[in-house]
Amino acid sequence: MRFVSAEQVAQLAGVSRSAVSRTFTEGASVAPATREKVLKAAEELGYHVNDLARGVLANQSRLVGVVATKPEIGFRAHLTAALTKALIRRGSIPVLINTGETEEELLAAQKMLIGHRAEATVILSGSPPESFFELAQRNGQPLVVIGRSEPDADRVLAGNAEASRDAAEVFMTTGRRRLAVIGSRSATPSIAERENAFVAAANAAGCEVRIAHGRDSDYDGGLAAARSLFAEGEWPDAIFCANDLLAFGAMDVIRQEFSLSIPDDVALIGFDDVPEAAWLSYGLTTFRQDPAAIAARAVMLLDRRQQNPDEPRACERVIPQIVFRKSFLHP
Amino acid sequence: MRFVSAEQVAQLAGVSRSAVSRTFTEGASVAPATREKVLKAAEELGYHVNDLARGVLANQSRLVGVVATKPEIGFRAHLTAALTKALIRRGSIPVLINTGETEEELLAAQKMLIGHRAEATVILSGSPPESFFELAQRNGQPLVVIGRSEPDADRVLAGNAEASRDAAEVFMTTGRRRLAVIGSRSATPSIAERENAFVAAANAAGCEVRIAHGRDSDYDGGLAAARSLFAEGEWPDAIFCANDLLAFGAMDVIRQEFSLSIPDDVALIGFDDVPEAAWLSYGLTTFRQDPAAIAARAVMLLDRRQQNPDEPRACERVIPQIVFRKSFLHP
DNA sequence: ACGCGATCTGCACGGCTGTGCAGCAATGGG
DNA sequence: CCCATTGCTGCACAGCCGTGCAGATCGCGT
Repeated sequence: MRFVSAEQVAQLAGVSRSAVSRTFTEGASVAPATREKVLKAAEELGYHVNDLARGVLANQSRLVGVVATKPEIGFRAHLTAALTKALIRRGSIPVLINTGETEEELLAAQKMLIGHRAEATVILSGSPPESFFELAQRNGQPLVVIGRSEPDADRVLAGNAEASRDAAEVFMTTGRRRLAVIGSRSATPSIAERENAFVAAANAAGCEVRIAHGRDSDYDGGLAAARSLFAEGEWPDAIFCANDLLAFGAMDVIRQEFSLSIPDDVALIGFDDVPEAAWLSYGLTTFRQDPAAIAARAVMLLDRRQQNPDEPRACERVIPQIVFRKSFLHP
Repeated sequence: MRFVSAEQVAQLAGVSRSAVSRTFTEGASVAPATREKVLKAAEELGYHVNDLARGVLANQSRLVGVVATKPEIGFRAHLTAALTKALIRRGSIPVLINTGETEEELLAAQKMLIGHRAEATVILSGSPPESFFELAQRNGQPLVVIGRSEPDADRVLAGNAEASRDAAEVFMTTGRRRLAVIGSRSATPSIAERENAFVAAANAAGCEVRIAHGRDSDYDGGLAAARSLFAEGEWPDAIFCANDLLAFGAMDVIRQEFSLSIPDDVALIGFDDVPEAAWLSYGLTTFRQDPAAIAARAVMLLDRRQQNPDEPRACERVIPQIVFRKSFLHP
């Protein structure tokens, strides 16, 4: 037999199986002496409670799904790491659903989570189909969504609009008028929101904004978008990039392919403050998002939801702070 | 009742619970008509097999632990992502144990895995204490270790020594004689192996190697190591960096703080080929490791171990290929 | 029409745990 | 010294599933 059962521990300790069970159940009533005997026997045999059987009874396990596409890229990597760490610290078991592009894989993974009676699911990114939310709803799976406004779930949102407005404003106060924004064609809601808010704020102040899109919101996307911006028309003197990776691509094109100077010819502001933003080659001014803070909020929502399942949906906001570096000096 | 049980499905379909069970059990014998009825009823009620109960019987779940420290950094991020994706595709449930520095957290997480009857554990990095291996052994948990030579577990190893020898050789064939290597004081076995093999190969060819260490094997470590190399003594004309992040830090110091030219004054070779190595600002010559290939080997070892639990420990090798870029041109 | 084989179905059991309930010992107070 | 109360313990049951085994059904050949 590979695993030790409570029965065997009970036998060795000379008590009933119930006593063993109670020893390992929080808040159960066991005499200290009995508890001691049980713990000793358990230690000797290498016993661990069978969480599966425990879960069958409680109809719940401690699994928490973490759904993300491309969890190795940019800010998402840091968010994923922070979240899994926070979950482990909470005593949960983070299951990383690294969903490829296909919808079936995601659905299959979701079924596994439900089959294992996962406690909740946190969605970091990607655009799950409607059926995903429906299935979760139907099985009473609490959902926490980060970075998009899903009314049927608890959510953690960054102040994308506010920050993007600030970016437009700070560009204009320093006399930059030839504005541009870089986003992507496969934009997540966050990326799109940043782009739109920046354009809206600039327009409201009577300033046109050129718009360029990469295919994805990554370095290659930044390369392509910057090339299209500088290939024709009047060069912008200030660019807001919807995330840092796009900014890195843009900076490399601006400096290496068009031999322009940053920030003299062109100023840039990014978003996220991934560690690379502080690298000497970049020195990117950007809006800092703290992954640990976001993860903490998500876990807090989880806790709250578990305590009061019928409370109305909550929404936590985290406000990004601008960090000035060489790509756009403090005014 | 939040969850639907097989009993309810059986009732709706007008069959026994056994029939339901058999419908969802691979290889069980059910009449097509019955199966159809069951599937229809299950669909209507939104039934999913309770994997917990199933696991109790089989004494095994489909959880696979993935242990990593700092899974958001560098190559490890890509490896983690590739591994989780491969595991999901296999039908397993990847549990990301993002262990902080503390040993207790790791042990607690391991106990949870054992409590949930996880199928196996894959160790990506970090140096688990001896008790970790002991506990796994004792509970019959198959272990797959990536990137270190643990004799008590199946393992996937990169050809660190061979590649590092190649690096030394290719430097010397192009006439570079003032060699240096950058590693770190908190080196993983892989990092240390690369450093040692490089030094050994150069020494064997009668060439001295200056050695510099950062605190960690990351960008900041590269900065510090390069500063110490160039602050005094004769400047090296070729540096082998134990991973790409170290190389990026070194390149930035060399160019920005010492105004030297790469590769004219100093050539660099890195290790891993993370995407940043191809960025225009770096263009780092490096040894390519394919995270998907490594993940595939790990999963293969898992499969094999599950089929023949008593087979001797296996070791898979993946050979890194050098990719030439601007930091050291093809000879 | 009948017998036989094959296929499927239902029953009952086993796997491991948490917990209500009743009983037991111990303890303290009168 | 006796009784009430308290605090533990053990029994038995519930929770959901997979599967061996015996019985039922069905098809088919003669």
